[in-house]
Amino acid sequence: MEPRFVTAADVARRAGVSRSAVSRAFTPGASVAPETRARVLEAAEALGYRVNRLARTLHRDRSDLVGIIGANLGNPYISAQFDALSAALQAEGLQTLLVNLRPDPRPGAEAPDLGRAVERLLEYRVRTVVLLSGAAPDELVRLCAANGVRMVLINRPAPAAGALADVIDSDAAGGGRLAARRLIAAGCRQLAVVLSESRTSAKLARADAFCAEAARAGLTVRRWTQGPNSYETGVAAARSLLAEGDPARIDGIFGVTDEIALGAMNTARHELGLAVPERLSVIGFDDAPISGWSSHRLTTVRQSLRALTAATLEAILSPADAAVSHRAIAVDLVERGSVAPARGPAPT
Amino acid sequence: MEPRFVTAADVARRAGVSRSAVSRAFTPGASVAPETRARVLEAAEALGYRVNRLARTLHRDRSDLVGIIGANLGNPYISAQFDALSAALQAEGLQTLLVNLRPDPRPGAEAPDLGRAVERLLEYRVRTVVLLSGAAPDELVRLCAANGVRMVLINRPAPAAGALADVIDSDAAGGGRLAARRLIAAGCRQLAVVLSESRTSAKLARADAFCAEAARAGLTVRRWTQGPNSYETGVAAARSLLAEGDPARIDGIFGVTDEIALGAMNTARHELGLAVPERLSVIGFDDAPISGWSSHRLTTVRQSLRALTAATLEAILSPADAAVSHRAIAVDLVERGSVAPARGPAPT
DNA sequence: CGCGGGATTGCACAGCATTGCAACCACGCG
DNA sequence: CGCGTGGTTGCAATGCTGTGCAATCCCGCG
Repeated sequence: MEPRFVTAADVARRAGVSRSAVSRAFTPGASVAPETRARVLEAAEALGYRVNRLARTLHRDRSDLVGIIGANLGNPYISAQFDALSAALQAEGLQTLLVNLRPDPRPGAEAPDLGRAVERLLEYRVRTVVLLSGAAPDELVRLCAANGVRMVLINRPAPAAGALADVIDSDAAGGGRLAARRLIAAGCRQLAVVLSESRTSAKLARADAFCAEAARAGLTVRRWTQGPNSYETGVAAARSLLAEGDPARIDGIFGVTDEIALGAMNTARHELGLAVPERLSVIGFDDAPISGWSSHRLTTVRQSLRALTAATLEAILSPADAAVSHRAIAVDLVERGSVAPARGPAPT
Repeated sequence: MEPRFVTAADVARRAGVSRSAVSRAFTPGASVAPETRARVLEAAEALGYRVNRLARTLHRDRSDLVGIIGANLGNPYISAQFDALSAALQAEGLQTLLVNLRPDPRPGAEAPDLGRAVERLLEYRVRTVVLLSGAAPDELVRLCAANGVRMVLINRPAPAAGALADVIDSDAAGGGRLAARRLIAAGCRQLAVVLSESRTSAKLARADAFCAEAARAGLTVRRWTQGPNSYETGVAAARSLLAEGDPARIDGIFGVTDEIALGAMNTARHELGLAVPERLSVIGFDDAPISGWSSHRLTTVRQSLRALTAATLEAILSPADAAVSHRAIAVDLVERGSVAPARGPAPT
């Protein structure tokens, strides 16, 4: 005896009404006599019936499913972002369907690619696809559009003009400039920027703006690019950049991500014995929760999680025929203890 | 003109075949002529068709959806656990449907409760419900069972005997003992355990075993219980337990969670100026990735994420009629730098 | 050339819920 | 007492795919 899901027909039988009546009893505003509805609800309760949303979705023009494509969900900032977003969706009555782009560690397994991830989500008829990771080729955006699904890109490269995708970007260039000015004000003269190899333009833009601003002050920046967006990348960068006998004598590091910056800072402090911020200043980007911990006190460029989540939700909830939007999230610098005090006024 | 999802009928029309043929072309092992299948696939490709899994699920006895109920997804250990689990599910062709138990911060909003979360997932006809957070009342387990859905409980209180729920538990009692022995071996005499208010028996069991083992050595343990499972809880505990003039002069703290332990350790070190491990030893539970960072080097009881994920996956994949199982995950102590060196042999 | 048999294919129904439409009920008013 | 009206309710079609069953086709063999 295998228990099956209870169906509306079961409830109808038990309540002595038609299947339609059951359906209406669960549809707010439908025309049902109060006592009929009560009888139906009672039967449903007794049987443990709930509406099958999958079947219901066959009728509705949009499902309640929001597909989220992410990777690196263990990352301190990304996990916080994902947590906030999924909670917000839920509060709106939407459901989170996750595709994790994390590579399968088993030998012989192929890495999940973005194209397949999107197709997967389309198979589930999601109403929106949110991209937290990876860069969407225009072709994928078009694929979604062809199925009436909007894409929401968070800190991702913008797609071709006219593509059906909402873009949400924190001010990467502004943040990069903020970081550069702050390090320069601290008196740093030998700057380095550490970034991961991923193609995401947001991180590139942060680094580029940092370099450009440094150039305006007559400084050149050592650019260290390697590996994924991870703590270990910061560790490796610090080891390589700050190796003993390094002629450059780097005194200011900008990590395009808090996790990278923390890896670099911790390695400098605890492994290489360099005082932060006296000998070396470090600045990050994101303001992940752990950056404020007293073990780190990382000065960083904050992109407000609240604002980011609110903008994302707004994009997801916008009507299907709304024009494509572009939302910018302001950033600001949160001063903690990883950068030397500013000497004199900040450069303009 | 609103683009709709492409259906099998559209493809059939274009390929000049019946709808059944389309269905079969997408069903491995079905009886279709090779060139028919080719024609169908070509038409599908041109139209951007993919099978509607929602409709397909109406037929199949089990869906590909696995519901995960979690909270505190920003937590360093939980996020890593969730990341690993969702990636593993995906590699098996299953899809993750998340319910986030995190309370809605907006005023007037009600906290999402576990019962509603389970009902939500049943509405989507998930094949399994995985509980990463919260304690499942027997009644909920029964509700799932009535709908033919198994529950998988991870480090959650075991339900009533005979309930249709697989249980996966790391050895909380063993871990608690391990922690106590190690602190005692380090010469600590004034012990404290810090735990959150949540009812989850796993954390209680860790604390209880710790206290029992300490009692065997003739020591009593100060028990500090307050707030959620968070960094701030550890901070508050340290401030209160280690306040100046505290007559007990606590010299060993066990945090039932790495995040709690880190909060306590950081506060002792950086805010209260107490040397760890010279003046105070701290030990955690989980072995979250950040615990190994050089800024922390927290000695902790490890529950292997790999083993935990593998056991969870095994439970999810077990056939619907399999007997209920109980899987235990071994724990071990990972020595880092937050506990003073052991003096002499460890107590038995 | 007729027939048996395997491979294909279409029909129709199943699976679950929603909804337009029409039937139906009771009731009040002229 | 007849009829209009508003509220209920059931029928049947719809949305989309999977699949048992029977019809069909083609091929080879006697």
